[in-house]
Amino acid sequence: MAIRRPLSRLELPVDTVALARYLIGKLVVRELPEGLVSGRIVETEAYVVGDAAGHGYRGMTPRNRSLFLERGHAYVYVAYGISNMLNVSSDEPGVGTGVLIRALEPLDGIPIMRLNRGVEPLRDLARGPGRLCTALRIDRSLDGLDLCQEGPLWLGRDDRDVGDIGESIRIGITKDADRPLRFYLRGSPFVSGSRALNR
DNA sequence: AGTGCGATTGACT
DNA sequence: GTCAATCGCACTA
Repeated sequence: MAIRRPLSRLELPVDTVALARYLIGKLVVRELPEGLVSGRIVETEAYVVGDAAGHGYRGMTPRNRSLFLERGHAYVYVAYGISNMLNVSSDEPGVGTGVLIRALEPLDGIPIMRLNRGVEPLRDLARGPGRLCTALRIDRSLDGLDLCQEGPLWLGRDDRDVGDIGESIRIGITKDADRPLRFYLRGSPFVSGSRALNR
């Protein structure tokens, strides 16, 4: 069962890799006019200091400025002109690092997610960073939002035990591609990525 | 003002 | 498994 209060910023680890692990098993909660939609985070990636694959690597720009907010804020951007991506900023103000949320296990509002996605299978509703944003109707209008506060989008807690967390290289990047900065709930059918990465 | 990308997805062999 | 669509934005000049 979900606990209806956002995570406190104070409990978020002040380290990008630690936060990426910490967020596995937590909830992304979206409040829509039709109702509440939520999912349990089953896959994340860390984009750390000095990481050539990170959007903050070359400093602040109009697009990535939310990445430089204090940890626990949303950085939403559009990839490939098509897919929205949800990140959680992960450090002190002025440091451009974050955690990409890559997949959710659908919990609340599953019929709404099906409508938003236009597909039926539960497994396909939020498996992938772009798909989860479609399912939860997350776009750039939510960029910069504080995720540790009640509102249209926030991070919550689930009372189930978190299972075994696996790690692998990150998906879809070319720079700094060999670092083990992807984390996933081992055995979850809601995780994206190939069989080889999810072993 | 022009150019060249992608932290992806869905369709197709 | 392969592959192209698609466009915001960073970068160069």
